[in-house]
Amino acid sequence: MEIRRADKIAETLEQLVFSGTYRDGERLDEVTLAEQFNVSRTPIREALQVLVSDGIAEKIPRRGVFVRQPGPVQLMEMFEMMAELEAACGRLAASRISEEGLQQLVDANSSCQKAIDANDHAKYYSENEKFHQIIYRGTANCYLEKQALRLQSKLKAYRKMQLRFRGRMAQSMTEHREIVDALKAEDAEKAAHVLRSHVAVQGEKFYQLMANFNG
Amino acid sequence: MEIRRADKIAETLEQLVFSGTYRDGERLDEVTLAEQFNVSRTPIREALQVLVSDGIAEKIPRRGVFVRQPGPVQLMEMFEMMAELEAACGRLAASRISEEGLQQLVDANSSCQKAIDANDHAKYYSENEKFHQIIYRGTANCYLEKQALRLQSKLKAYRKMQLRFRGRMAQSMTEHREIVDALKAEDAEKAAHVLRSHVAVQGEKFYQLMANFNG
DNA sequence: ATAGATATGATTGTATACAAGATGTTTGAC
DNA sequence: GTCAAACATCTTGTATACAATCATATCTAT
Repeated sequence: MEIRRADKIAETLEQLVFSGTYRDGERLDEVTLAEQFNVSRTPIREALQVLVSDGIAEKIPRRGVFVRQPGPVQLMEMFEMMAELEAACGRLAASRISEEGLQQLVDANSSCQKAIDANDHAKYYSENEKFHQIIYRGTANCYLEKQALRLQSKLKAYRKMQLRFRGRMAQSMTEHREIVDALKAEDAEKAAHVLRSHVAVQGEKFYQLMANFNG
Repeated sequence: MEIRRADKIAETLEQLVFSGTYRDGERLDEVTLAEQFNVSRTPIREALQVLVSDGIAEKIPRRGVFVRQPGPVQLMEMFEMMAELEAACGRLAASRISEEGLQQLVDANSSCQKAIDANDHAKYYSENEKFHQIIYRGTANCYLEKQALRLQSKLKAYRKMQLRFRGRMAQSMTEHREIVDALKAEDAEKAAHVLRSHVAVQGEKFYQLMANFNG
């Protein structure tokens, strides 16, 4: 028998929400879930509380917990915050990132380019994430790094969409190189600026997608 | 009988941790707390989970939950992140804040000045908070606003310390006026820059306090 | 005497039972 | 026929009981 069923259930539920199995506004019934997972209500309640604290669901006292997926407006806001967070990371990393970190960035970029050449989208996604995570780490600020990782993770699913735009990946690579150059030159302002627009573009592309859906 | 005992307990426990009743590393025993609050272990466990998700405590499976107050390093990191967050807010608010918002900033500054003249520290603290919160609101980005409010709240207790520095309040007022001027001029870069250093100074002052304690 | 193993006690995790509030339906009055 | 109030039912919140795991102490063997 496994330990900490509640944690595993929370993880599973999060994936179910992200994969769209549970729609926005849907109520997560304790007894139903308990039956589905073959456990009592206790671990289910603990798992639901995790979802609530992660902002994936909302708990209304004496009413239950309801799925709360971000709408278009909230997503745009999150992308904007991500852009500012990344800019801050770039600014701080410019004067703090190690030689080793810079080398890791160059390596990650090479992997990105290889993924593009091989048309391996999955590989590109993961290497692109790694690239940004190296910059977070380069801030030498664990708290900031943690927050950046959290938001990056939340936006993961939506960031994938905008990369389908024609020529976006190639453009993205050019920006990556600019970022590395700015960091190498310890140019904090430029690193912040390039990173901000690099991420802000994702939000704009996403907005275009949403607009096209509706129009 | 009140509803949602667990939530009230969580609130009380948070205050107890902040007030120093529970020291860093201390274990929060479920049965002891249950006796103290005259409830069963169930609401205590829910309350502890809230503390954990708020980063006030840490849960080690099968071991218990332990108080985790931020150390000097983590606090410096949080101040640094706050500085960057405020800078981002200033940048965005510069082009988005309404006339009404600008007027509220001016009013809040007047109240701050009055509090200084009356030597009313408590009043100054609250009006100073209000000043920054107006800027958060001015970003027209609810997500960013929420994050800024969260961090501001977390640093509240520690921010009070540095205002005792000689002349800090007067200097702070000058900076506030600079910030308002930059926002009025819709100068995003300047607003960001002034806000960043305005908050960063708090971190530095705090560091000086810590250093003096140890030396 | 010390190191390792085992047993015992304590503590967390889970299940079940009970209490209290919320929702929805039915019944009655106007 | 409609509105309101009371009742029935369902769901959440809390208490208690049980199971599983971890820490500590004791006992044995080298």
